[in-house]
Amino acid sequence: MESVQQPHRVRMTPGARRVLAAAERLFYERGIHAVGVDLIAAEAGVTKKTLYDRFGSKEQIVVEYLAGRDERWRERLAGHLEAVAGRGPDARIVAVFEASRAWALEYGRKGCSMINANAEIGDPSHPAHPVITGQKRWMLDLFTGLAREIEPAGADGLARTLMLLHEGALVAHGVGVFPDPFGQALEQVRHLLGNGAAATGGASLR
Amino acid sequence: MESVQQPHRVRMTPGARRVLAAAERLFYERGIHAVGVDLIAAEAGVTKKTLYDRFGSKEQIVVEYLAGRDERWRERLAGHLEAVAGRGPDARIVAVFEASRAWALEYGRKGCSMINANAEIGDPSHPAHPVITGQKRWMLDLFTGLAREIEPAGADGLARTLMLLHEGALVAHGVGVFPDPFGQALEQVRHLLGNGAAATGGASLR
DNA sequence: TGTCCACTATACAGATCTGTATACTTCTGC
DNA sequence: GCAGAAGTATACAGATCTGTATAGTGGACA
Repeated sequence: MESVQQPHRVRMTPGARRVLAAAERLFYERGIHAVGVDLIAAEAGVTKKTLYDRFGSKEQIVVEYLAGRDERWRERLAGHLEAVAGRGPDARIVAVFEASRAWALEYGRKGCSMINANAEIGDPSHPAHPVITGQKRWMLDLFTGLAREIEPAGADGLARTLMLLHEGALVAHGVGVFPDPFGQALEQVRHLLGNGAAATGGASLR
Repeated sequence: MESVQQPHRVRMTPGARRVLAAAERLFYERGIHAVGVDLIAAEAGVTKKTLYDRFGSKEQIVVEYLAGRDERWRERLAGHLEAVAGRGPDARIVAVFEASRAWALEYGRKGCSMINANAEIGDPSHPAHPVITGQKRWMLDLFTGLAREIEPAGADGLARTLMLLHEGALVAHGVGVFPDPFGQALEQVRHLLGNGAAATGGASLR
């Protein structure tokens, strides 16, 4: 479950760093297809030659964009989890949602970059596809591990419910249909955990 | 079944119908930006002149694509709700999720067209933007109306939780991180309703 | 017979896209 | 002093994009 931090496929020179920073901002704000390499190079204050010398293709910039954002998210999440170290799995599950809420307020005006990229990249053979599915799988595994500490029997079911609430809050935030969806998710999560943990794997209720 | 059928901004000649059918399939399967008007015209067996004579712009085709899909979804949903007519709000809420599950299995291999389009469009001044937000607002209003029949006090909170589970299942289905997310959502919804309805709007819990 | 109407066929304008080529500069380390 | 790495500047190839222009076809209907 430790992320295997594979080395960057890209030499991160100062120019490359500026390219990636510009690409992250532009891709997230306007979408991947809507942003061309000329614009990225111009915003980064770099020539296209430098851009292609470092990254080789636009696809690779997309991969680095998503992988980098995922990495920053995991670091951020780790900080929130450290803050409740020693406390039980309930507190850590709540901490995940609180981390997402803080992240969404700070970085997430346009929703989840992974969900958005998944919508733009129909083709599963795109090199960014594993980054996207890997990130979502990682989140599900995280929830599953925490759920197992609460009730090993129904852990998968609880984890999937948490995943639904989390993804739902991400997309609701992106569409903006009602305010503070993570607040709503948190309320529901606290309620589920307080009740002795929601629908388990089996055929529901007492 | 009678949806309010506001007049199309487009004369739906046989050629226009084929254009829209091809656009719906291609936009959903490959994404909006990834599909050009030349391809749409070719797949529809129509010249570009016909396409532009009918729709005027690609943007307008996108609007018709989303509005048409929304209309079909509402008709489908109406059918599922009629099947439980006379029964209580609980049964109708469950019926909504069952309708989404059936829809996703049939039309939804790539997730929710509204969520995907919202990810691709970025710009809120795009004419398709109101179609997207309108559809999500309509779903939230639907849940709110049903929730009000269960408990007027906490209706907004219950509706938002249902919305989170529903959007979460849509996006989980699109990413494919675990199988049958609507089944999981249904389980959780039945549990919430069976328990006397979950976290209410206010600062309810213990 | 004549007039719409939907449509075909084809060509092209003009912009933008990803990616490459050539030649030169600037800085660093040995 | 000099090699190599990183970058600038500029031009261009080749494809694809949205959208338009011109000319003609075939059927319905009065």
